[in-house]
Amino acid sequence: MFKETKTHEVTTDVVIFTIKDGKLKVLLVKRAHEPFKGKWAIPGGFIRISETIDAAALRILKEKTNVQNIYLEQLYTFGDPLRHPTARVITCAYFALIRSDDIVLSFEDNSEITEVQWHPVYDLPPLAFDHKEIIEYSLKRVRERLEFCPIAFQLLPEKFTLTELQKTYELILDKKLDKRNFRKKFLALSILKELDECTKSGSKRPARLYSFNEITLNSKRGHFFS
Amino acid sequence: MFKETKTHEVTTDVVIFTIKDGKLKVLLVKRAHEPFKGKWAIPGGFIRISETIDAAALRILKEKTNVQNIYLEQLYTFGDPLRHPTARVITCAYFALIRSDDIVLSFEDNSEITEVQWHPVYDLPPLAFDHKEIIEYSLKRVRERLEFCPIAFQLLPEKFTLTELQKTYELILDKKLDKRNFRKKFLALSILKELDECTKSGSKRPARLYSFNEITLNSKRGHFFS
DNA sequence: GAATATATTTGTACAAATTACACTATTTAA
DNA sequence: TTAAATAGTGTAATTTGTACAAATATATTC
Repeated sequence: MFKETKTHEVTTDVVIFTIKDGKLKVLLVKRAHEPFKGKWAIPGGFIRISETIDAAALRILKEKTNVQNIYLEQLYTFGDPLRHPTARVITCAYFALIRSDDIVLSFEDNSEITEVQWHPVYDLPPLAFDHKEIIEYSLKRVRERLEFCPIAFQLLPEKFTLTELQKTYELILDKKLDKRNFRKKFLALSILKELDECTKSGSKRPARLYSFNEITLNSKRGHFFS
Repeated sequence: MFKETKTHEVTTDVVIFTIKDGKLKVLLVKRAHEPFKGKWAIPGGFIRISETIDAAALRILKEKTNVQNIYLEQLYTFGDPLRHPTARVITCAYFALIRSDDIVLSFEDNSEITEVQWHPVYDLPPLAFDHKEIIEYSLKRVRERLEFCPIAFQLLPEKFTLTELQKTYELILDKKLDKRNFRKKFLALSILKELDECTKSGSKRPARLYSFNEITLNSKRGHFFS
């Protein structure tokens, strides 16, 4: 298909998850050029020649969201020669979990992109390349992680209620959980720090606020939720 | 470090596990050239321009072992610019599990390699590049897989005893398991087919032979062993 | 062929984790 | 003060995991 003298291009694409408006969403960019001009895609870009792959993924993330210090994990490397219509592009995909509050989406005026937007992960527009497959694979991985690691905290504000925490799990797992069992299990893990504060009159009865206790986490193993 | 005009090279390296002489081993090749001339390394090679990454990994595997149709899974992509002393080489690592009986190790006389050999994974020689890290990461992944998937069967002959199955788990997890609990758990999973045969006079009491029942597997979920 | 050595096979009691399930408490708004 | 909405709580049944010891079948040896 390609001449053997042609070289691979290597990119990284980052599936960025957040919870916004009560929905699990991913960040998509609208492509300014062919191929797939006008189609939505996961943000991505070429890996620079002296840059680690992790650094490239972080750079992509920062360009679009201005956030750093967030949960970022290498997902899988997609390299079907047919995934790009005109070149051999191998992409090392990552996923990230971020809090979307106080984030201003942006893109440099490099005319690669005409729009940046959050899209509900369960209701995606048609996507460029194999990006639908990459998002589906990410979601699967996030669910796997959720069972073992407290990554849900990456999506929540510093102080949160148990109901908010449960909602986060329900959105990612896409199923209802039992309130009493959820609370019992989390409190038994003792990775939550009960604060002296409550939500100020959101509506109805105020809820206790908790924060994530990183200290006890390291000694914890085993399942979170399935 | 590198000029931006320089291009990435993309390889795949395959960590091939087997059980041999009662030990968990990995396949290593001795490098014929610099860098790391004379050092042991994981078998690997460049991904061809019109080849999927999976196909490249399979090709590497077949070149060295002549086996096909085995368990092969993408592990992780290692891309530190410093991992190769003279070039920017991104490698997409895989791991494979194979039965080592009736396998003849081989290498084409391309003078890239001077030897191919199985090495105990818990007693490795000094390795080229970041290959030690890659093997450690593989082992971690195999252990994770072992908890959920019946991949141990990939290392066993078609017919095996429960003791052999347990030994396989113990070698990979590097710890002793309780015999009665191991059997109870596996038999409860009903992914084993009890055969009418026994081991013919290995020594002492003959053991019942079992085979792996693929049919019931698909309906199974959850933990295997931890 | 009897005794011995070696590996196979089997069950039970206890602890821990998971699941199912319904009512009371506190606040705001009418 | 009443109604509506969300927060918060406990127990019993089931399942799963863990710890642990004796009997059985064959080969070898005396």
